[in-house]
Amino acid sequence: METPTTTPPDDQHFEHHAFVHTRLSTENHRYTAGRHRLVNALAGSAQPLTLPEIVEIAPDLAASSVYRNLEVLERCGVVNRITSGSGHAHFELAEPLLSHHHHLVCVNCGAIEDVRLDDELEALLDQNLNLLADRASFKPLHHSLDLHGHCANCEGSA
Amino acid sequence: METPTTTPPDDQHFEHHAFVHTRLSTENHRYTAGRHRLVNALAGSAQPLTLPEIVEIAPDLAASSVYRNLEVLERCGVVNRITSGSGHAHFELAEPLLSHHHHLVCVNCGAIEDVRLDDELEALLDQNLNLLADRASFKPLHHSLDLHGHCANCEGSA
DNA sequence: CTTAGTTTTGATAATGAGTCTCATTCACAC
DNA sequence: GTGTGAATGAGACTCATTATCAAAACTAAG
Repeated sequence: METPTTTPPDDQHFEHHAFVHTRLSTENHRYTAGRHRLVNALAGSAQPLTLPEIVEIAPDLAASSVYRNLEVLERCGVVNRITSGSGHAHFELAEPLLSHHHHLVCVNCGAIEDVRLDDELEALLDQNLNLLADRASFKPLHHSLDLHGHCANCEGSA
Repeated sequence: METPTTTPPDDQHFEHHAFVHTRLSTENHRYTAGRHRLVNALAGSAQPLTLPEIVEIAPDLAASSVYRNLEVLERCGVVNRITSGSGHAHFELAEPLLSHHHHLVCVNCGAIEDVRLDDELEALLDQNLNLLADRASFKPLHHSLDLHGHCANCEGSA
């Protein structure tokens, strides 16, 4: 019997998996191999990924299953969906797994880059948003702050 | 009694129309009756509207034309598209016609409400975002700040 | 007023991202 | 092992949005 190999390519980002596992189990979902690989794909990318990109990275995943699992993971607070309006939605790991950040969204090619705001400003913003929400009896879950414009690549050919 | 609720059918929001007209003409587009009525529908609503809502308000407009004209108006900077991810997109007049604001987006029913941030905070935010954009050689057009959560209506039935 | 050249319209067809279905497979408890 | 319910995957299906295209409307001369 072979001994378990030292670094199975699957156990990258293992610090995430414990978290995902508990999040899933509290909703009576299983952390299957496919979901594991999906989380790895997202964790391994610097930018939010579209479905075709996910499937390219992990070709053994069926598109329909990926869509279904992204939905499950989104409901469990593990994944965020970013809808740029045209074309595919982008998916990334949610806040506890990825530190809070915002996006530069290219209106031309759809590319998305992550950026982080100053903590102080972020706190101020949150405070103000919570105030606004409260006035409207709105129960906030999270906010999304996206800057739309032309990325460095597309600026030349604008 | 000259009540504010009596509605001159077509020439409400007339202050908008001059602006829209110039925006359209500079791109060699005409400000037709249908586009006029579309702008009136958007201007007459407190919230961003979906396509079915627009057609309900202005039933004489053909859906295909409304879609096409929303696209034209969006390209001319007259209309903003808000994509909540599921179901229909929402449309509203863009910044010069509607003062800068943000959205409370209900993740359950999709309802969207407008909210405004403190001017000072908004200026600070803009300044910081421009800095971030500059660092990434990103040419910003506008930003969108949406608070996602449960609206007052849906909170009860959560 | 007519004509010629555009643009717009609207009914309908086409697209395509995302969801649903369902038979099969898998994971876990006993 | 066996049973129970969840997960999978291939494909069918939805439906919001776009594209098509012939007909209509507007515009600017002549």
